[in-house]
Amino acid sequence: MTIIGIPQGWPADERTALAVQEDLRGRLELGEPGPGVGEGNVTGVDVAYDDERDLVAAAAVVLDARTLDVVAEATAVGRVSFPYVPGLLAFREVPTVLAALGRLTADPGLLVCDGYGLAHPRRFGLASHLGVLTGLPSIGVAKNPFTFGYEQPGEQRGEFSALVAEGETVGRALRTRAGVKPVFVSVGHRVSLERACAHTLHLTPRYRLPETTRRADALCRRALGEALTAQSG
DNA sequence: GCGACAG
DNA sequence: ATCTTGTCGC
Repeated sequence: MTIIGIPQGWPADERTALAVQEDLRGRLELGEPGPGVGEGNVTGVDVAYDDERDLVAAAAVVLDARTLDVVAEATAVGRVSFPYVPGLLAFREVPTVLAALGRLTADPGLLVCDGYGLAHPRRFGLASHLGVLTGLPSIGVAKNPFTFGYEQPGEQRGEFSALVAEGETVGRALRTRAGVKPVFVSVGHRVSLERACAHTLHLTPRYRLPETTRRADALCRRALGEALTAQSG
């Protein structure tokens, strides 16, 4: 197994990361509708950590958007490239995720990330970074509301409310299962919020979280486990 | 000023 | 994210 290194020039401190983030944000494309629901491929990405051994495993799982069948999958294991700092999560996950995406043999299509896009202190979260860096349309589907405010959406699947920050709508609290805690959807790159939510509903025929992130989550945990076994025990 | 804060 | 048993339910 190969453990990928941290890329040359990758930010090592908060100040540099903030500057890089601001630069990437200048390349963000908003307002485009993005691919239609059920069209082409849709790819879930996620990572798992072992802080003890300073390892991070990433997984990318490509699904046929129409059938939700797995079309391709890839993993990568790397060194943790940045400490966890709220607002700078992307700098911790991006290098290894890009390595996994690079190993895919199928067109990723739309990227579905475990975290935020526009719903971010500086309106540029993990999904935005991955979208801009790959050029792919991307959305963020998070499990928690972070620091944002929202009204409880209606109890039925498909109902939603605005995620608000500084009086501005940055995403939606979307109910994917009746009576279950909503997920928090925001735009990453080249996809409208309306369509991001439609994709999310299409990807949640059975569970609260999208099939993409469920599959990527399971795969990156498995990859991390295998990496630890391979390392020693 | 201090704490909380996606994963 | 991760530390973690049993348990309820499909």
